[in-house]
Amino acid sequence: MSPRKSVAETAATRDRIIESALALASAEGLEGLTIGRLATELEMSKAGVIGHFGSKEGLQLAVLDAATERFRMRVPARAVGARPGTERLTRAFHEWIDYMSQDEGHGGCFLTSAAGEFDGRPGTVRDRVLAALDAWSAYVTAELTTAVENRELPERTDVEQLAFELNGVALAANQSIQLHRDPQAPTRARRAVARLLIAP
Amino acid sequence: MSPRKSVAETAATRDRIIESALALASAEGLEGLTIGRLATELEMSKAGVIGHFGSKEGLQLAVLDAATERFRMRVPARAVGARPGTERLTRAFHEWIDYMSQDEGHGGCFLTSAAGEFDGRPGTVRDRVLAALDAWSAYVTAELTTAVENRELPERTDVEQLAFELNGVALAANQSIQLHRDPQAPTRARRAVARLLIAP
DNA sequence: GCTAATAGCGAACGGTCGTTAGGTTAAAGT
DNA sequence: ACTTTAACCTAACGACCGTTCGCTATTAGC
Repeated sequence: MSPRKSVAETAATRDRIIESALALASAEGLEGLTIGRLATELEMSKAGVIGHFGSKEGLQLAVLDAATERFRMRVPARAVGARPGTERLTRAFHEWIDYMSQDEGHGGCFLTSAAGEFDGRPGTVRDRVLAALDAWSAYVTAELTTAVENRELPERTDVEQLAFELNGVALAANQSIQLHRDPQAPTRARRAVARLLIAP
Repeated sequence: MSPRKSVAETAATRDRIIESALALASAEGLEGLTIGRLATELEMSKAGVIGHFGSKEGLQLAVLDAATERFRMRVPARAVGARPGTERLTRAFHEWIDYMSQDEGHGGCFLTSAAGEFDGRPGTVRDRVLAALDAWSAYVTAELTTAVENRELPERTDVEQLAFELNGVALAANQSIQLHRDPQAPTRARRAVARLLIAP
């Protein structure tokens, strides 16, 4: 029917699969993602889809990596222009909140949802989710430490505690957006971040 | 093989199924819960299991209701002894944190995980999850309002905002416990609650 | 004691799952 | 021009899914 693809187009097919898979997994979860439905949506055979990833787990990992990369490009990468410390962190969280708010096919943060889905299922997928979250957590902690050093936050600040609470704000925003569809969620989240990062 | 059960024992069987299902669904999610595995674990036939609920969705709803009831008995019911306002709320959140921490077969809060699982899947299950969360949210808001009336919190307090942030603390605790297995999570969560509920 | 109701079983149903084997076709390498 | 590689296909695999259909055995009501 359609002509064969060149090697250059092959990577494009892979990307096309991942994009579709990302959308599907956003709605149904990473485990609910199904090769058959993916193939139907892409008008390909199941074998043609899975051939690019070897197995379903390979597909899940590829989707996860794509989502992680997307998060990185969307959140911390957009905050590099801001001054290190509370300013950069505030910017990063605002970007994250905006990212969760926009409805580009899905709603909420893919990584956050995947974390909730695989928290009780040992395996490679869970490990990869954890690694992504740890990287983000390290980023937040580092910026908070810088903020303390710059006297933007009190010297006695418990950095780990503050990171914990900031994470809570993001989780609350994610739930408010995805489950409750509350249009005020972004405003609330931004206000909460400000309360945490602006010394009283 | 085994003798038939009386009507009184019938309800016991139902409870036994739900208990097993609750454990299974805690590990695999409400959708990952499977009639076949449930039957194997209970040493029953699939038909014998599903007969009590009519369909898988019926089973999911029953499990959800059981989890909701368990939450109610475990969290707000244990806080009735405390004085309305910040005291009762603090007690309730401490109970919730303890509830999430204990490893009675699972870890974390079942309702919270179910909320994350069904946030993007319209249907009866999602509606029931939302109703349970709304009831809890109303409880928190009511106690916060009482606290403001009692001058335990500043008059200008944004009650909805505070409820949002408290919810975030609980979500962070749930993630820290289930995903990261951080033993410090309960301490962090209690400290965060105190920072929010004790006026500066 | 007889009848009706019901808990639970065994077996099968049509579907879908993830995966594999083999074939076809186009491009790449030589 | 011939061979190799690789993308993608069709077809089938065994396993499991949720659900349904009788059937048996027990209990409850009369």
